[in-house]
Amino acid sequence: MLSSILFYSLDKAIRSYRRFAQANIDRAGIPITIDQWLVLRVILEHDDLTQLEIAERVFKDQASVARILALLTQRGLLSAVPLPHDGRRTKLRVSEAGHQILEAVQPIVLSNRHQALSGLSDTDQALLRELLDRISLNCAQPAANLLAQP
Amino acid sequence: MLSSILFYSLDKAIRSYRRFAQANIDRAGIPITIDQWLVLRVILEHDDLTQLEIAERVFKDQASVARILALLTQRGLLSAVPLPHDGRRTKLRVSEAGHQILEAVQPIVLSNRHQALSGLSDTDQALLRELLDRISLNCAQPAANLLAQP
DNA sequence: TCAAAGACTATGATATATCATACAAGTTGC
DNA sequence: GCAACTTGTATGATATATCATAGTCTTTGA
Repeated sequence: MLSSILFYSLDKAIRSYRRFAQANIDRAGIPITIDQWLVLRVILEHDDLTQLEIAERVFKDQASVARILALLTQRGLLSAVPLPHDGRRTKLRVSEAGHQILEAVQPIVLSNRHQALSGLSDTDQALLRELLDRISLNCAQPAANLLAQP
Repeated sequence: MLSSILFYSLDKAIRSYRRFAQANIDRAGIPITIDQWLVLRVILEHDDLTQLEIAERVFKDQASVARILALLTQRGLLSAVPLPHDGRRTKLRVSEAGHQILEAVQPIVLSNRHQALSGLSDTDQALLRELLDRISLNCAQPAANLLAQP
C-alpha cells in the first residue's frame, strides 16, 4: 500500500500545508505566491546574493530563481540595480511595494504555521525537525551505487 | 532566520529526497519521473478510478493527473479502453512496457528509501509519520478566519 | 596581456501545479 | 421525457522544476 510509505506522508504533509497556506493568502486578497514570498524574504535578509546562492537557500535551481526574479521585478516588488564591480550581476532590492506585501502577509504566515502545528508540542517540533534534517542529510550524500562500476 | 522554520526543514527534506530519488532513477537509465511512477502504481492497485480519485490518492489535482495520464498513454506505458457503461470514462491499464518499467524501478525505489532513512529507527519512523499526518490533518481543516465575518 | 577556464544570467524544452472553464455524458426530479 | 444538476475529462493560462545551453563577463595562469 502506498499509504504505508513514509515519504507518502511526507509528500502529503508538505502539499497539504502549501495548499492551505496559499489558500489563506489568496483569501486575504494578497497577490503573491509562497515561492515568491520565500525568495523576497531571502533577498531581504541578504541583499548581495547571486541567483545560485538564492537558489540554494530556497532549495530550487538557478533557472527557477531567475524566472521568479523576473516576475517579481516585472510586478514591481523588486528592483535590480547593476553592480559596478561585476557587469554580470545586479544588486537586488525589495521595493516599497514589496515591503508592503511582506508586511501584509506576515500575520497570515504566522497564523498558518500555528494552525498547521497545533497539537504538536515544542518537543515534538524539535524532534520532527531533527528527523527531517537527518533525511535531508542522507539525501545529500552521493547515492549508493546499485550498479557499481569496476 | 528562515532556517529556524519547521516548514523550511519539511520543504528541504522532501525536495532533497525527490532530487536524490530522481537522480538515481535517471542514472539507471530508466525513463520515468517520480510523479509518473506514482500514478502508475496507483492504477496498478486500483484499475477503476476516475482522474479525480487518482488525484486524491497522489495529492495532485485532476488537471495534473489528466496530463500525466496523457503522457503515460502517449509513451505506451498505459492503455485506455472506453468503459461501456459510461461514455465519459475509460478503463486504465498498465501496459506490458509499463510493468517492465515498474519492475526495473522497484529495486532503486527500495534502495532510495533505505538510504534516505538510514539512522532512523523504527520508532523514529513511526513517530515521524504520526507527526506528519497530524500536520496534514491540521491543514485539511477549514482555515481559522483572520477576518471573521460577523 | 591574452587565451583558457570559470562564474553568472537568460532562455528553450519539457514536466508538473493550479485555477478556471468548456464540453460531454450521466442522473434526478418533476 | 425533458430540464436542471452533477460528474468526468480536456485544455488554456500562468507559475514553478529541471536540464541543457548560449551568451556575457571575470579571473587565472603562463
